[in-house]
Amino acid sequence: MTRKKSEAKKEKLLAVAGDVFIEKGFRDATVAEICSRAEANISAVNYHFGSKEALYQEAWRHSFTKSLKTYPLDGGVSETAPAEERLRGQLTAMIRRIADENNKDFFIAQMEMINPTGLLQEVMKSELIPMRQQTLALVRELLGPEATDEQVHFCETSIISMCVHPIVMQRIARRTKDKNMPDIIEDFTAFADHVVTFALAGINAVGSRGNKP
Amino acid sequence: MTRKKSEAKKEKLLAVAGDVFIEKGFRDATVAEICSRAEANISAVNYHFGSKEALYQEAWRHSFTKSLKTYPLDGGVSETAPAEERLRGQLTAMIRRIADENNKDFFIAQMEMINPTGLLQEVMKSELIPMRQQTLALVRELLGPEATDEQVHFCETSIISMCVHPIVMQRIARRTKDKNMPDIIEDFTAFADHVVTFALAGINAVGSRGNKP
DNA sequence: GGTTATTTCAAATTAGTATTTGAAATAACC
DNA sequence: GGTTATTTCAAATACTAATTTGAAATAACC
Repeated sequence: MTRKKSEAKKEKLLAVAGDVFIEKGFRDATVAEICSRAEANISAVNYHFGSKEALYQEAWRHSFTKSLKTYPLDGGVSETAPAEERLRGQLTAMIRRIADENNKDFFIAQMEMINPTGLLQEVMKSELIPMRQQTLALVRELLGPEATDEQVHFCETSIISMCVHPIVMQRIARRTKDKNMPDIIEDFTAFADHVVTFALAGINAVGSRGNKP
Repeated sequence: MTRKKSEAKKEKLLAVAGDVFIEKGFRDATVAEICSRAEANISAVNYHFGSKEALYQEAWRHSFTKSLKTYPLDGGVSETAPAEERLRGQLTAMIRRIADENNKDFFIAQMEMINPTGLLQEVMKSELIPMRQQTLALVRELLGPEATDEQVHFCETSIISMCVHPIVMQRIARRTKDKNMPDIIEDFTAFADHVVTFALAGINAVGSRGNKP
C-alpha cells in the first residue's frame, strides 16, 4: 500500500501547496509550512517533486486543468446561439471560474503577473492567450465589420476587466477580512447579468459612434 | 556639505527603492541591490531608514504624495460641471495617474493587495477608500435616486475596473516585453474617451432597466 | 518469511540576506 | 586648525529556509 498512500500524499501536498502559495505568494510560502500543513515530513516536497519550484508549477497546472474542466469556456452555450447569448455564456463561465474559491489557478496567475517568479511564464502564455481570442472574436462580431481594431481591443479589454478585477479584489478582501462580513458581490448570477448588460450597452455605444471618434 | 549630500542620497535611495520594489516585489528586492544601484554602501538603508521595511513604507508614501499632487482626483473639472463631465474628469485623471510610469505608488498598491506584506495596510486603507467614495457618489448621481445600492456598487466597480485593470496589465506587459513593441493602449486620451463612453452607456442601460432586474 | 524497493524521518548542510559593528573618512563648527 | 558630529565603509554576525543525507520504517514481491 505504499503506492496508494504515496499518491494520496502527493495529492495532499499539491492541494496544500496551492493554498499556501495563494496565501503567501511563492517566495513567502515556506516548504516547512506546506509540509507541516500536509502532515508530511520536511523533505517530502523534494522527495516527491524535486524542488519547491517544481511543486509550484505542478500545483498550478493541477488547479488549471481542474478548473477548465469544471467551467468550459463557452459556458455551455451552443455555437449557433445568438452572439449576445454566447457572450453571456462566456462571461458567466469566466466569472464563476474566478469566483470559485476552490480554484487556485486564476489567482496564482494574477500574482504571477504582478510579481513574476518566471516559473509559469511559458505555460500561462500558451494557455491564456487562446482564451482571450474567443472573446475578442465575439466582440468583433458584436461590433460589426465597420469597427476599427482599436475599438475591438478597447471593448474587449473593458469587458474582461469588468469580469476579472472585481472578483479578484473581492477574493483579496475575503482573505483579510472577517469571513462572515458581507461581500459586495454575493450573487454571481446577478453580477454576471449586470456585466452582460453593461457590456452590451457599451459595445452598442462604441459601435454606433462610427469609426472616427 | 554632509547634510546636502546626505539628503540627496536619501532621495536617491527612495527613488531606486521604488524601482526595485516594483521590479521584484518587497521580498525579492534585496537591500544589497538597492544600495548598489543607488551607489551607496550596503548599510546605507539601515543608516538612513532603519530597516528595509521602513524604506518600503517611506518609498510608497513618497511616491503617493507626488502622484496625488500631479493628478488631482477631479481631473481639474469644476464641481459645478455636469455629472458626465465630472466623470470624464475623474476617470481621465485616474487613467493618467496609473499609466504614468514615474508613479510607483499605484503599482506597489496592486502588489500589496494581491500579495500583502502588511506594511502598507493602514496607510492604504486610509488613503484609498476616500478616493472611491468620490466615484461612488458620482455614479449614484448619474443613476438617479431610484437606483438600488446593488446597482450603484456594481456600476462603480465596473467603471473602476475598466480604468485600473487594462493599464496595470499593460504596465506588467511592458516590464517583460520588448520596450519598443507596440502597446495595446497607446493614446490614453482616446482610451479615457472610450471608457467614458462605455461607462455612460452602461450606466444608462442599468438605470433604465428599473429596480427589479 | 526473506529480500528488495519505496517512503518517511530528523539532523546536517548550504546558501542567501538583513542587520550590526567599529573603524575610517568627511564635513561642520568654533 | 583642532574638535566634534555625521556619514561611509568592509567585514562580521545572525537568521531563515531550501536542500541533502543516510539511517530507519514500511510495503511489495518472490
